Amino acid sequence: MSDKTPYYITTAISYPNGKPHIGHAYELIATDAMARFQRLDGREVFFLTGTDEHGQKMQQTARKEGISPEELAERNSNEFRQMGKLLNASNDDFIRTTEPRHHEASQAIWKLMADAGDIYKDSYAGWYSVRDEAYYGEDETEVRADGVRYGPQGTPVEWVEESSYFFKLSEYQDRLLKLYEEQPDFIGPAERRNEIISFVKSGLRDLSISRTTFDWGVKVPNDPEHVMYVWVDALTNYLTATGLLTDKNAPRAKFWPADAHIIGKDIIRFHTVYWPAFLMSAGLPLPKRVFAHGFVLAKGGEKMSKSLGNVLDPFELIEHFGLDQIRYYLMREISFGQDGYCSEEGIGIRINADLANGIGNLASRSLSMIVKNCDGQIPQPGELTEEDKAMLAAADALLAVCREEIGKQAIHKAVAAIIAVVSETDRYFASQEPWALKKTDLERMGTVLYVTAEVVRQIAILLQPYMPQSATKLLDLVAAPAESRDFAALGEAGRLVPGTVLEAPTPVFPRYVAPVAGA
RNA sequence: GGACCCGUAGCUCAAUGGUUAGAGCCGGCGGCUCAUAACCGCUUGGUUGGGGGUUCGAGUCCCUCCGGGUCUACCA
Repeated sequence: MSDKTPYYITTAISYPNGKPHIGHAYELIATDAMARFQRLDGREVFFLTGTDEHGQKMQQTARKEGISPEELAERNSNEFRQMGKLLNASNDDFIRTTEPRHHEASQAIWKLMADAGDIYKDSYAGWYSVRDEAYYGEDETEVRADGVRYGPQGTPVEWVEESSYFFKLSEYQDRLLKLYEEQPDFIGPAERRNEIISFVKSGLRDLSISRTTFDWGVKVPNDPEHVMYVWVDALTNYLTATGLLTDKNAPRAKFWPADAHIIGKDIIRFHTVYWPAFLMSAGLPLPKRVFAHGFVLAKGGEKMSKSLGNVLDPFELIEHFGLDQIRYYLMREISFGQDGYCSEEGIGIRINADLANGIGNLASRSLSMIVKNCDGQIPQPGELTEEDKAMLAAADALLAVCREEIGKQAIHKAVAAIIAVVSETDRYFASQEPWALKKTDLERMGTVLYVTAEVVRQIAILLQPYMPQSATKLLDLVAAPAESRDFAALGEAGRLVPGTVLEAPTPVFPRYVAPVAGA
């Protein structure tokens, strides 16, 4: 059944210390696909992405480049924003943590946590390396023969005590464990949940949540010497964008709590331990689900790195293969929630098999027969055979399957289910041999072509979340009315109307031919 | 160093502890001609990373080794 409640989905906000890479693109595409799915399914969606611009590292990088942190943040944040446009991301807002609305919201949640008695001031002490600008645990350091204590990077460290605010994370251990137990879907995929549970069970320490060693951050209320620990500020972005913290009646306040935070597996702890604890402290509802995707690795399972020379740049891939092809590949090839491999070879193979030879060719072979043999109009189907009915039933059943899979963030499974129907339709088409019926039974031929075109229509509607532009072209080919392209038009409700005029189809997914080496 | 995850066909992935470990792609053979050299049918391919153990029975559970990855709380 279709669910009409508001739907709020987020990506993690990106740290714009460098340029966007394929991991950022992957997360944004996946989240975009899920947001588009819910919109097409009739829900009011709020889809948020943005940049996390504070922290010592940004300040350092800016200094190195001889510019202000503001300039660095502005410049790099724009690169992420442009990447979103290039990827055709449908985010409804793009948040920057340097914006005034975010400073206000972060201070508001800080006050709520302070009012709850969960924030106290103490001092943090540890071995500090000036050169590394980092604290190290005693066990990470060693006193060498020269009598000087060194850190793990081989730089000298000194004992430093810094005043800091702390959050009473230790008091939330039981409540967090109860959360994981009572809301088993809070953390996905399930393997991650076990990791987090064992981590929390091992004991939680209070968390230092302010810094005085740099000032590029959100100021702590009533104590401007301190800036907030970047994660306090970063996580709050999800609330900032709803406006809830500063105005309970804000137009987007209804979207909280978020339905899904989509993040990388490297930051799951922050989202499934700190974030719910902060929200509990502030007396706010918790997000319904945090889902951690895997990493996009190079062929062979190696991490992409400049030194290995195996880095794939999303901008170049899109230039080379096309946007929807890359969107499709990443959503289909990689099991969402696990690490996956990405290679140019794999992209070429996959898009030819599924897109050019699959859905593209299916549309082409069926629609061109209609144009050539049915006066360019969608034919009137005759009585349906069992085969026809089974074919339509397979297409009609897809929405339920996709809802089920997307509901679990199993994007690859939803896509695979759609493509499986493409294959089934090819088999149906081949077995019915409409080209032979052309000479023997025109009405029967028309019925077969009608059924096939109708399946193409439904597949095109269902592919929209993953390949918005290409799916639109497919829907144009079958002359689907502009107002009947959402999921409500799937199944019996939106069947193709006989007599509708079709244009001669043009290829939507060209075959990919690899450039000749050395050419 | 510690904790955790992963390793199944050339590639991407499946297999509540239960027949002979499956599917798609790639490759090979045949068919067809509506279609984008596409499509359909058949088909090659496996010591489930190595070794040991528990069990009537292990891809699955345990130990160990190898390889890859994540976290390790103050880089974000």
